[in-house]
Amino acid sequence: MFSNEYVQLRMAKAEKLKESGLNPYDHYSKRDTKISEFFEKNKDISKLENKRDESKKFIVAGRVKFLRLMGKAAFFKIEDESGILQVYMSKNDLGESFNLLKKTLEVGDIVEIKGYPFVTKTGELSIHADNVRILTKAIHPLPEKFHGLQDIETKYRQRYLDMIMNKQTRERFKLRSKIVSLIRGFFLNKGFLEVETPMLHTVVGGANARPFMTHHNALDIDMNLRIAPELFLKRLIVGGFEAVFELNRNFRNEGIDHTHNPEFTMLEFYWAYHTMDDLMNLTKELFDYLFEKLNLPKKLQFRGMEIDFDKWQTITYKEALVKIGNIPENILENVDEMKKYLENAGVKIEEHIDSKGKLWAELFDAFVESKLIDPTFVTEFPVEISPLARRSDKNPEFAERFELFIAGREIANGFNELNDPLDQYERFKAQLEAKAKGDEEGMDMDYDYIRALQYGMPPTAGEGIGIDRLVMLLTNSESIKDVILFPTMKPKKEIFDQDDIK
RNA sequence: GAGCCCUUAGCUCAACCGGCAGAGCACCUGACUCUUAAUCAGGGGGUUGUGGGUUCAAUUCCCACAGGGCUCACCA
Repeated sequence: MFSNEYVQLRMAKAEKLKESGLNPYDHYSKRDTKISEFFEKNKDISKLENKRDESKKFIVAGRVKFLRLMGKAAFFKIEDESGILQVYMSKNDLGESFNLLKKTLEVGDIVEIKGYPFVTKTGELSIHADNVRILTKAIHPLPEKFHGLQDIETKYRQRYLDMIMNKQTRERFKLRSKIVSLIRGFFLNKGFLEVETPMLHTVVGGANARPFMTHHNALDIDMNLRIAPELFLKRLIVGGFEAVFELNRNFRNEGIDHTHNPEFTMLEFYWAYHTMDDLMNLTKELFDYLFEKLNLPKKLQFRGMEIDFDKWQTITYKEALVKIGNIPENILENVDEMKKYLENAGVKIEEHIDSKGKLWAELFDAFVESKLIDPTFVTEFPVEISPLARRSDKNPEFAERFELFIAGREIANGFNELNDPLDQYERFKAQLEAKAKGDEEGMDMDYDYIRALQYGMPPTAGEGIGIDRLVMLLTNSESIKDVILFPTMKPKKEIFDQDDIK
């Protein structure tokens, strides 16, 4: 673990500090100024006659990023969360301490500087050190200073290193944090109540996906990590809460690729006495709010596409198939002809896909989804693929449901909630039948949920928004791993080291 | 799940048709009191992802495995 040649050399330097009575892992820092504050407070130093103010003292701290040692003086740059600052130190000012620093200070170390502001000959506002303390000795060398860390795998596996080396990474995750807190604020302002429902479930439901299974020892029961919070949130509506949201993790035991991580963040919100039209308006309002607060251009660049967030559209599922997917309208009522059409296009169809609605969904995925670039609400979903949505009064084949597509991807999914307990019972039964036919993503029968609906759920509309994908969109990120701090990775075998067992 | 590609020093990358594994940064020694990827002189550092195979000879060709990336399929 510590056998690397460079680590050994740096450990020897830490030892040298100890021998001089200095703790290479000292805890107490007297930092009184962030680097951004240092720049703010000293921006006028260059106007002074000798370009320095020895009467002002600041204590700053940060990680050494560049180091230029000369015979009796040195320049180095330290970086804290707020910025990067050049330090000048000389033997004149530091005496013997300078010699020790020359032998022990390295790029990567965390240091504390006490000094005064001055401007160098080349015009850079810097700090002139009276005192330099190594607070934390880094014994692992950093990647190369010019090219930085390039290896994609290392960026994901050692995010801390990615963060040390790449400011864009730090900025991207700060932006994610800001987006999440803006969304929270938006819903709280609208009177929604933030709640936390279980992540350990005993019934699989709320979405169509394969769950992670686990076991509770004391109760001796199998449990699954939730694939969605939906059914619990709607129980809260039954209980009398009229507007709730939950913004947290879901877990799905499925493939990993650049848009899927086994754990991902989902916003779900439920709004009693409102309709899906209210949801669509609210969604648009949320996007406008985010664009305004984040100061983003309404014509957003994403993966080579330009998305116009002033051009929101609404289209029905059937219209989308015909007008955007260019599918002949006359085959849309004929299961066999749709199957033939899909097979001719090379789409393989699983056996449990045997109804008009499910085939529409296959056609939609194959021919429509990727073409929906500007924000588009698709409405009038087939009822078979919408097991929790209210059936349309006008046409019982359709559910009162919409999905929002942006940049060829589903971003949100919402509907008027099904609150007829009998209809819900039948829909669950259809899920069980699909599961029996081999659909591994079918829901379980949730008896308690049916019971809850028997008590009466007021007319309610609910929606889910995938936060990771939203953040990808707003940060122009290619991979979901770029917006998740610690993405799921297959563990890498660490090389066995004899020293570790001694 | 399928196809294609990648893995060489701590990091970023070379190595032509199979012929002694190199460079820059970093590191070590020395010089240097205003440098900006500091500079100058010298030096050390490698089981080429792992395991097999072909060959006089393999970073290079073949096979398997591991990890990663991209594309397609499925899912959000």
